[in-house]
Amino acid sequence: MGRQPCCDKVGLKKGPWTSDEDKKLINFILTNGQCCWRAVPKLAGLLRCGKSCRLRWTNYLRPDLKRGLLSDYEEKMVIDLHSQLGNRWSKIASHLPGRTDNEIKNHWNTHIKKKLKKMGIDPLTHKSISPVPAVNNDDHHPQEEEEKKEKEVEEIFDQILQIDENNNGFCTDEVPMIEPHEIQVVVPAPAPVPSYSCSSSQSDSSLLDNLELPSFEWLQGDEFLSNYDIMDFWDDDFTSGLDLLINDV
DNA sequence: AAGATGAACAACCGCGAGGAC
DNA sequence: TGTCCTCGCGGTTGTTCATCT
Repeated sequence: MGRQPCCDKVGLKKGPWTSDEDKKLINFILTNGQCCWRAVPKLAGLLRCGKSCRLRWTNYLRPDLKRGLLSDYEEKMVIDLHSQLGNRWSKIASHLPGRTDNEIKNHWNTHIKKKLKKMGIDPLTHKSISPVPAVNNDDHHPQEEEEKKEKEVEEIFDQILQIDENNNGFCTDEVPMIEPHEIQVVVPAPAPVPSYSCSSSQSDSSLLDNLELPSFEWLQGDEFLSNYDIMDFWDDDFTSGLDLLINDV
């Protein structure tokens, strides 16, 4: 027996979401919370598959999403985390509040990859691409070389940030960024809440703990609704639209 | 001004993991 | 224990917009 499709595709809409569809989805989730995604489209009156709804919500409609390009700090975090975790975008994203795995993945593919290549770094291995001079086997000290390379890469990361600061090359300042003090991460009551922090493997979590990265948590149900008005990640147009929507609810 | 090209990002697809039965 | 279902992840594609010729 083959795998069943995630949804019955007959009659389902694909492609870009309309504002009306967005409203329906937001309306439903604000009212009912995040439940079984498969049932969401039916209950919300959407001609989409549940998967599409989940993606739209997590990647675009979530109230705590940041907008705009990644800041220098975020970019460096992505590079650092990628060097440790590889293409595990969701894990990387879990340490960048307000950023989605999709957003980070896109940013990596369109910005960071190019930037690293330009700097002579292999984006896959985070090692220098520049040809390594022939080494006499007798004098070969792999560990030292490894450390040396890591140091080089670290220096190059700093150079990248320097370039950005000098506005010479790729610039993340062209779009107004949300400053750290503007970010409101609502911390729920002490009750245990599912956390987005990394928990996949021992090595991963201990490694990330060492980085002392901020973790990020979601509100649930009523807590989520009651805190909606203090989240200021959305732009004015969208939040004003949302106000109308909430009033409707 | 119009078409070509490339960049950026939203959305889709297929697969695997994990839980329920 | 095996099967089915749901969810989430990562890779890929499609669409839109900006820039260039």
